[in-house]
Amino acid sequence: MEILIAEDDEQIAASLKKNFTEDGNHVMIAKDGEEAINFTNSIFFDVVLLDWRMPKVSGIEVCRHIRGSGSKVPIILLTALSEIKNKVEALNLGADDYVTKPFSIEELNARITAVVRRYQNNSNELIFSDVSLDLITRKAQTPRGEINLTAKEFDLLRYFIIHKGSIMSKEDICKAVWNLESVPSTNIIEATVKNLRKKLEDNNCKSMIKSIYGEGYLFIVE
Amino acid sequence: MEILIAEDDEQIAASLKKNFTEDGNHVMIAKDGEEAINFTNSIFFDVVLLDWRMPKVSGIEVCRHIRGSGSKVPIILLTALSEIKNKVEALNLGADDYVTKPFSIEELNARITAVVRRYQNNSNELIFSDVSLDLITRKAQTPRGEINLTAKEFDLLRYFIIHKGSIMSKEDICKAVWNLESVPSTNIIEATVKNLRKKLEDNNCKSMIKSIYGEGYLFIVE
DNA sequence: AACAATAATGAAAAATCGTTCATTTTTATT
DNA sequence: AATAAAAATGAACGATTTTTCATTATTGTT
Repeated sequence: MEILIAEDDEQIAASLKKNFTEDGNHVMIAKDGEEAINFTNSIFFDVVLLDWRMPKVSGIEVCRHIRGSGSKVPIILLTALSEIKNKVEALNLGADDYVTKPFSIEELNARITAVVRRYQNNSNELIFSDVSLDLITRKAQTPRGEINLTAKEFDLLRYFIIHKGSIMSKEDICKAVWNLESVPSTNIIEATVKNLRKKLEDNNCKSMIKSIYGEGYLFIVE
Repeated sequence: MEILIAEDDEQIAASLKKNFTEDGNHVMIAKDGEEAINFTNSIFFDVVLLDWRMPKVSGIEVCRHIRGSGSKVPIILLTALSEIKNKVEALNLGADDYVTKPFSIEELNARITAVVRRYQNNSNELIFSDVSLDLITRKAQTPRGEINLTAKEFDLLRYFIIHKGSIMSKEDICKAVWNLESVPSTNIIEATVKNLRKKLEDNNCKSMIKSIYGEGYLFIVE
């Protein structure tokens, strides 16, 4: 997990960084609000911790900036301010949570876990290997460009990604993607798999759709 | 907004109910955890407030039950317990937030607003009037049944709902829905609006698409 | 009221998609 | 190796969607 800590108190920042890196996370420190804005403008983070009071630009202003840019990255404000109106202001400006200093590291960890979990559970994106599906706009994207999929091909690829790593029977696929109770005598699945394979191959994707004789398909990357 | 308050202290419950109904919300009270579970099993709520300590079933158990059933309804735990491990437990079990008693009504309101706003911003559903769009399966549903929309019609209706209440120019619509930089000489927007209007009318929906002469369209319900 | 611009309408042409069909290839079993 | 079943393949057919086109209706201005 990529964590941004915007905190001018070097001791607090270092302590937090130590804690998070011990858990296998990658941490960047911004020493003031301006630097935090610069980082969030160009670097991806899983969560952003903002100290309310900082030089140059306050944490709440950074929060306003992040939300104004359209980003939904989870934001937690760290604050010594205990007045209700500050808390209300933070939440109204789009912060996901705030923690009052002094705080325990366990509580902060739990709140980070909670906001990140919520964010991920509601993602409208599916990613497998280097293929990314936007579930709303129904676009499939790779670093090499967009894969132009029909509605049925998109549905099939989505089903494959969701069930990656386990064998999908043709009955299951037919029910889920075609909404049919049984497999028709014509080979609609094979024809659509063929079309999908062709489009993935034309985009130079790795081979991911494996036929399992007599059982169905396995979606896996070699 | 539909609010469920699970609280055995009748005074607290009544006070909260009074506050929320003054803001135009609809409130149901469950006097214990068992009743709360029954309600959430059969009634839709926008947010659920759970007192941690309650007869029969505790608030944390209700939370476990709700999350176990797959529901993502926002949950806030109300607790007199101030130990960190309780807070951590609540967040880990899927509560969206917790508030320590005694709390101010302003803070509670702000937290409710924040969790509900987050939930709605990440919802894969758009609702306007009695029309509901599932953004993943791309189905449009009303109490009278499903509206059978083509891909382009769905995209147009989605755009209308997102921009409801303000005038959408044909240039904006063309760019957003057709991904064209300028409006073509043929009347593709008018033709698609016609088809969409027909389908909404066939479903007995209220008239929602208003033409604004020389400007574009306004999506509003009369 | 006259006129021009804009929007709505319905039919059909063009484009696209999904399925069917026939054949070839592959897999598994004996 | 022979056989049968399953899967892949490519072309074309049928279905659906989108756009075009021509006309009618509506709106706004003078």
